[in-house]
Amino acid sequence: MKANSLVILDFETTGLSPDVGDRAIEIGAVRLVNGEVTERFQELMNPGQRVSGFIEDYTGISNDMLEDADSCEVVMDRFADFIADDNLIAHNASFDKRFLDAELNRIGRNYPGEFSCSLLLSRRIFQNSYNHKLGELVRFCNIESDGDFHRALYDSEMTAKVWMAMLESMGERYEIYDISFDLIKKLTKTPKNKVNKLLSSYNLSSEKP
DNA sequence: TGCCAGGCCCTCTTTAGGGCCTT
Repeated sequence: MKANSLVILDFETTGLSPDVGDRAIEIGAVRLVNGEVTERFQELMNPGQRVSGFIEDYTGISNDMLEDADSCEVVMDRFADFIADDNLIAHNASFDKRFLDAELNRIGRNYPGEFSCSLLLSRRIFQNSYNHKLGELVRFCNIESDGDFHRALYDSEMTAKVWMAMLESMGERYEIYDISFDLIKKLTKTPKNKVNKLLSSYNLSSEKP
């Protein structure tokens, strides 16, 4: 696993759950290495079923656009190669993890990395945000945006920017500049009212640059 | 045909219910 290399991903899908037959229709992702985007991945995929009018409106992805796209199996095989052995991040990761696992399971592929969730982290680091939807966090962080949400690459790019803003905020507030994936995992399992104590104690026990 | 999830998190909690997030 490469040091400080993360894949931040986002799925557009036919619905909310692969358990009831929903499939992926688009995957977008960026690779962050030491805080910089070094690679991007975006592909539509044909789910083998028509998508609802709601999803066409919600994502802007039409049935016509999916007609000539490669199948989920073909696209997800390429995406598994892209992920390699990096750790993974998504906004509300439990959603994207379910689809990633379901689609990769169909083609007998897997990934060795671990997931972390920008939604769970934002609830702890940006406790003053009005809510923790991706769009609201982008506004909260004063991140430049053209508002084209609900497309996979765009949302993964925005999630990456919010992610970096959270790390910067932790650095500024607690003087923690070497934030490991393990610390993030621990943070996202810490009750909100104990985050300050955890980060303060971590700061005292860690070496500063 | 009709219907559709699930993990997190708070609280008027833990023998539960409902809002938040994701499409």
